[in-house]
Amino acid sequence: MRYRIGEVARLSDCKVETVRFYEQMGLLPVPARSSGNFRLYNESQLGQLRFIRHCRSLDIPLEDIRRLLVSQKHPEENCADINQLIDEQIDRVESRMQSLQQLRKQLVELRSQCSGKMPTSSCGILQGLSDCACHYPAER
Amino acid sequence: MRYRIGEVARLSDCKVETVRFYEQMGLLPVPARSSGNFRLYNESQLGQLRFIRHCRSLDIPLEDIRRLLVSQKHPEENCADINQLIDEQIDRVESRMQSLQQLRKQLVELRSQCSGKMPTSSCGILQGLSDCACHYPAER
DNA sequence: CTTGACTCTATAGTGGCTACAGGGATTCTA
DNA sequence: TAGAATCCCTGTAGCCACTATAGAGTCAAG
Repeated sequence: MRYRIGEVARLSDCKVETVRFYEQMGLLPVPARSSGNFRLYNESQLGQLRFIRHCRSLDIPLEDIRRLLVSQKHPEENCADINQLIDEQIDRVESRMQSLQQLRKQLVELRSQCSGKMPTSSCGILQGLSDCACHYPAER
Repeated sequence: MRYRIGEVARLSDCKVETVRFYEQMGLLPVPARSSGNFRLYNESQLGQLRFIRHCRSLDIPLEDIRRLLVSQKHPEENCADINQLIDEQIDRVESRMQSLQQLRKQLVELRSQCSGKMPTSSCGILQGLSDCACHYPAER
């Protein structure tokens, strides 16, 4: 069974352009071509594309996906690297969560400075944003 | 008092290239020039740059910052738009927090599938990533 | 007079796609 | 069998907010 690009895109929940992009990035093998020069994919290539999409849904960067694909091709090797890669991804996600937490706090604090019914000249939000005291505490 | 670009960059905690970039984006007024063609900034321009950096530290997009700068130039107008802009930013941050929460859960679940001491052929993580069951529940 | 720190412009790269433009292939309908 | 609709092709440029580089010029200190 062979699929054309639109079909693999649909079956792996991404756009046609994205499939071509992955090929260009070397994440997908160069596919066979039909007589009319259309890309033709088999089950294994569809599987690989789905693997990539699954990784991307976990926000794993393309470089890391590349490493995972290499690991997959070496079944006898130890999988410690894979575990480490996922641990690092979890760390990245947690650290982003922390910054967002902090960010939210600052934004809510800023928001509380104004009721929204002022002329901009006395808007607490604009004043808060102009004030460098909270952003650069060392400066005054 | 006039500052050269390196100084305003230092005083507003960003890189020299970033200052030039903001100028190019029209977020900073075109500065005066010295006889040797160096950019020269005054206090007010430094203030505006700090305002921008403060907004960026809250992850407010440049387009929104542009709107805030315009509002600042119209002190008599009502500040409802500014409040709405911040509310939208809070919404964006909260929705990103939620996706990260979800992401973390999935990654931790995936991580639990392997001890890290297997050959890659039986690594639970690789198997989990190859499995489309969790990512495309509708498909089987 | 040279060194070194600073600045200038212009251009390209980052990540992960997305969106054209301008054509060819295939398939469906009349 | 003609024409239309839908797919597909390559190549290039755009998105965001910078960052980095090349190759040159400016300026103050020693």
